[in-house]
Amino acid sequence: MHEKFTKPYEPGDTEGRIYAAWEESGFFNPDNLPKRHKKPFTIIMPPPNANGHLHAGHALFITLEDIMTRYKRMRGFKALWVPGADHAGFETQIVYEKKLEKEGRSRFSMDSKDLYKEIYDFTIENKKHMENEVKRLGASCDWSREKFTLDPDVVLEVQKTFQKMYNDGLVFRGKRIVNWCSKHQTTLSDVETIAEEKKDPLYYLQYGPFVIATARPETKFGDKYVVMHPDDTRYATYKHGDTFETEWISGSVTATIIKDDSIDMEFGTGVMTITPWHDAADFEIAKKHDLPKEQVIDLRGKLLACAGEFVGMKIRDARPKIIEKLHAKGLVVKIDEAYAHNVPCCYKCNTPIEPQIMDQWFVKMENLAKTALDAVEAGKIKFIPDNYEKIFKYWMEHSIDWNISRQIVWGIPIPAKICTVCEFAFPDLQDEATACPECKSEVRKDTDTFDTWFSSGQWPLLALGYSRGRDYQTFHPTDIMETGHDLIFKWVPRMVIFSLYLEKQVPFHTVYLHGLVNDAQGKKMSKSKGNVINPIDIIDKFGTDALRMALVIGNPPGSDTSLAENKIKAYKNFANKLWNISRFVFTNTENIEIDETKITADSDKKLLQELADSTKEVTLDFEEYRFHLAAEKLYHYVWHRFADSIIEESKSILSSEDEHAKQSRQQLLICILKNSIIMLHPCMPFITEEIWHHIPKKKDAENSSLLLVEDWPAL
RNA sequence: GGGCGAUUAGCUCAGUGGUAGAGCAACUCGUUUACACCGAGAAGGCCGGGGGUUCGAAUCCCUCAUCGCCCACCA
Repeated sequence: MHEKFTKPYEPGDTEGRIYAAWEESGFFNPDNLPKRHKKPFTIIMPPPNANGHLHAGHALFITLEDIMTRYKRMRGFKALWVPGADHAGFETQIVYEKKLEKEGRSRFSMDSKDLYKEIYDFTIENKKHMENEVKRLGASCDWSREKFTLDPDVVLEVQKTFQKMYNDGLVFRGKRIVNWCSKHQTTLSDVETIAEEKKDPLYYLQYGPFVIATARPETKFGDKYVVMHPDDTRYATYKHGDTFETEWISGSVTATIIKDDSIDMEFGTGVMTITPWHDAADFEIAKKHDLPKEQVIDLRGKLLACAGEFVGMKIRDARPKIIEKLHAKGLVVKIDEAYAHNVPCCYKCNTPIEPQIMDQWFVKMENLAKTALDAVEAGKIKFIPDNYEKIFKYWMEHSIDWNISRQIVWGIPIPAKICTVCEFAFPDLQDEATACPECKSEVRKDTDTFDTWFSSGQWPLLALGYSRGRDYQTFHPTDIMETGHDLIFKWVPRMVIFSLYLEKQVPFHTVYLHGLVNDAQGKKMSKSKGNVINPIDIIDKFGTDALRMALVIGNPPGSDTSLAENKIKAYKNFANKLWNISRFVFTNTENIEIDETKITADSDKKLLQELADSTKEVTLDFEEYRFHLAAEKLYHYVWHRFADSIIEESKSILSSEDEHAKQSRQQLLICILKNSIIMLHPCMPFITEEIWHHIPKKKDAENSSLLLVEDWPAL
């Protein structure tokens, strides 16, 4: 009897040792796999943000990707899973700003180089913790190929891509209306804003002969254009271009009538004035009719000089005072107190976005999006579950130019120069240019950094070194991009676009999307609700294998799952069950050499056939990415067929005098145990590896004795 | 305003054409060659409502209801 099997299974005693043995074997690196592993299988890990600890969502994706990798490795593939860490630009900067705030400091009073250095140290420290946590989850990724999104080669490649896109006319700098967060003092892309439903008063104001409705009177100081639909019969007597004098907030203005069919005749009075500097829709109208634009609110969210006596006031404070003044002038017609509308806000701090016209770098998306759309329509990329294909396509059909510059220090610098006189901007990777090529004036270095998705979008290429890298030929396109369904917009399309643009290949042929991990009541985990489950605490309590099973079973692709301690405990019990099954089998098969040909009893042959059927079914589930079913079927087979039934009936056979039947049954037990352990390995890598070492091997058993690289059962 | 998804046992969820499943909870009994982190047994569901297709529907189609998520420049 093996000493170890006299005690219950203790994951804490085994997992660290087993992981070390795997790492030492070198088999996480596909170059070290036995020669029979020929066909490549590749997953690039979505790099976790190196700014904190792993959460349940990380645990889920690492589990799923590890299952895929281990399964394919055992099926004889040259399996590569590339780990990574993301500097996570804006996200990390915010985490660090909160830290500064607690210490009574602010980034706005710091030298940018010092700030960068501090965040760098902070990130590197967190990166180490994060990597250790990934290891504790059992990830069989190739650490020798690990990438960090601020590695010097990554930075250089990303900057080169910027230059190439500029040369190809796909990147430009221009004055556009952008999303401005006045708290974080940076622009944001559209996917970095969230629509908050707010109830604000809607003011109906007299504007010459018209009544206009607005929720933002504080932007209206400079409004000189009043817009209505050309087909609106109520205003048929007014002609496009007509002007009139009217009393307004700070005195009399000359207003011009504009007819534009983007106006909704049903809303309010069907008439509005426009504020092109602070409203995207108004901006479009102004652009169409070539109207002037005037800034009313500064980057700190305060009113500018055109606001007259209100100058310098925060918009929130100014609003009631402005209304007061308009009242006094008799210009307020009526007020709808609770007008419900959606206000775009910063997705991190919920500050209402203040649209501003600013010079920023943009990527022209239309043609690039078309290439991604074509690739998906040509069937080059499949989605699991497949309804995400529709969502992806919708997004590609409605893409707008992408603002890639951020006014934060934490990120990859945009390698560009900007003319201090004519504002001409151009890439300068070598940092050589001192004069503007257009007007010969002095240039300044661009201090902005890239949107983190500009680098993350090239992740599969960066991880494999583009077509110039040693791994690219073998492993690109990769097989699966496994990520959260919330990244279907933010990330997935950008990777497709960059790979198609830079290397004319799709980055992956399958996109597997997982859902959210919710709490036991199915509610979203959040720090404020206090229902966050920390995966490392769970591992300490129940073991990694139990956590992994709990995350996988009952969790089909695309849908959210709920994680309860009870559920995890159930799989800890399963691990223990497996342990005790092994104990039973080993104590009853001591000194036996494995030989399946000795399974001769008819009843045993039937059970062997049943095992073969289950194997086939489970294998198909693995092939089709139905890990939730594969794991559940294995669980059920091992516990309720093997333990409850087969082992129970074995007790009498093993104690009988019929040596022939006994021998057949002993071989059967080992055979079932062995196959079960192999098939459970992708889901429960630690305990299966531990048990594997005690399974009798054939005399001619080749190479390593690690289950990690054992062949999957023949079908 | 558009799109997507969900609605199955007390709870959390699987199950996509062939006599309803798991985990947890609750009930009864039981220490026997592993395991009480256990076993045996029983209980629990007109599979959201209605209509249709089919020999047969939780599963496919239509419709309604409720919930959730995503997208969207009605000022």
